[in-house]
Amino acid sequence: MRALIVYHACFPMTIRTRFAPSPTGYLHIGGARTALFSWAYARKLGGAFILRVEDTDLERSSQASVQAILDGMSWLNMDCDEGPFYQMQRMDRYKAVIRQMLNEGSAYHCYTAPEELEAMREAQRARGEKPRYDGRWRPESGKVLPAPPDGIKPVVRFKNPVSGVTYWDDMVKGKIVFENSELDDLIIARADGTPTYNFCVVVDDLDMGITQVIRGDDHVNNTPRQINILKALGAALPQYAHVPMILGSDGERLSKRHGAVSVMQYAQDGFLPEALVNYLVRLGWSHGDEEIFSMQQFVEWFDLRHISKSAAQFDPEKLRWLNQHYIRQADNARLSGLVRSHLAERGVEASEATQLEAVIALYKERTATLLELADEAEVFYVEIHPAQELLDTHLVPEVLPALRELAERFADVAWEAPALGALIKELLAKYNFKMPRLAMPLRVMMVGQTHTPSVDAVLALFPRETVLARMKKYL
RNA sequence: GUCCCUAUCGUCUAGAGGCCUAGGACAUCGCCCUUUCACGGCGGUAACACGAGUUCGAAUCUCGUUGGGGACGCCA
Repeated sequence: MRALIVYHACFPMTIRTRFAPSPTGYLHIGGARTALFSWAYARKLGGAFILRVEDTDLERSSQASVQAILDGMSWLNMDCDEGPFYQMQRMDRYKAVIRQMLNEGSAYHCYTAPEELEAMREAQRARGEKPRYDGRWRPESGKVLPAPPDGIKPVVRFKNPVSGVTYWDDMVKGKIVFENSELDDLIIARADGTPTYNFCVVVDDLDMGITQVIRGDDHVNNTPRQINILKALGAALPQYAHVPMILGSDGERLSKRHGAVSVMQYAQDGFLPEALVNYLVRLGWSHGDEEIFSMQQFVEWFDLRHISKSAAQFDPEKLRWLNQHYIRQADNARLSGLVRSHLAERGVEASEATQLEAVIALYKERTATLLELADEAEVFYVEIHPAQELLDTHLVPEVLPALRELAERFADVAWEAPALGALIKELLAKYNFKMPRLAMPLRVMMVGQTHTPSVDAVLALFPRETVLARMKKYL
């Protein structure tokens, strides 16, 4: 084990954190938030952030998932300093450590068949006990082990201490103590020789010189086991920070298994990455009363101490609010590129005749997502079919003469909002109407809805011919 | 069931014994602005889970109860 210690000493007090997803699906928002915390911790302290892909479960891992995770991280603007490292490529290393532990006696072979284990757990559960391995193949001085059965390939189990306690001072939760008697001898290598999660994590964190293990709450129970393996290896312990889970708005756990939401789904749904990042990190972490902050400010302000200890419910409404904020703040050219591709996905091409950027400049104040912005923009590029009910309500006989006159005058008025507005007001005065009498039918004819920005501004966005054509259909 | 964690408005949170008559944000309600809808402005409703301690003093410390979450795989 001496080699391990020396290796670890190569990374003295430099901060090194990691994100270690398993590629069995998309980047989940819970994982993304944990990664963001881990990333920010390293960035703030000038350390390194490492990406490690935990792909030892061949059944469920896929290259597509690896790519999805990478895509998600890059969309959120998280960069890593080292990696991605793949556990499957480190098999030799794990196997060497297992051999060593077997030789040293900190691990042993266990021949209990899976069915036998299942029966054991069943019986324990029936007795109201915590299901666990009973140590039947664990070597003890003076204990006589049965003869290894023929035809059964053994697994390797870690020889966990049977008495005393294992504890650590968690950087977010404080001191956490486990009785060693609560921990059983976990399997570190399967019958086929491949190492298991808890073991790989330990070897990797050690080899990679991880100084702060920042991970989800659901790993608290793994921590004492990992600490004991580390101790058996004679290694120094990293610090641990367990960040709470994200729950759905119904209070249920938001997880991969429960059809959770992937980070990239938010891109699909018209969210800006800075909005998601802001929302995610503010969920379960705070900096006084601050609600809105950039990635730079986040890194500057971030600290583990202000991560809350309990789970938080995901609130889509607040995310929308933030997204709206960032949309309003975003550059029109950028928004226009984003909206253009959302429109393209629906088969709508944003033609030159109506400048998309101008449409966006007018509408971005009033939409919470890019999809909504695309909805507003779409009517400028496709044939519209106003609901008959709206036409009936607003194109009443009394206003038709005024609208006809307006259409005539539109033919040669200067095509800009102020002039259009002035003209509308002129006719309003002539016919003794209030603004809505003309504004509403115009809105309905132009975009098929009654909720729009100032009507003169909307008219000005269209080419003159389009306005005349759309009016002509009803007058 | 056993173990671990946890508990402030509906939600996210501020709060490290007196600064708390508990602050902010989202949501919600009302008013104002207004060319409809938004935006914006102003204002309102709304919380320390419960019970015992410790202390001159507790949202803050301790214990218990209850609620919530997590873990208990040859998954990660």
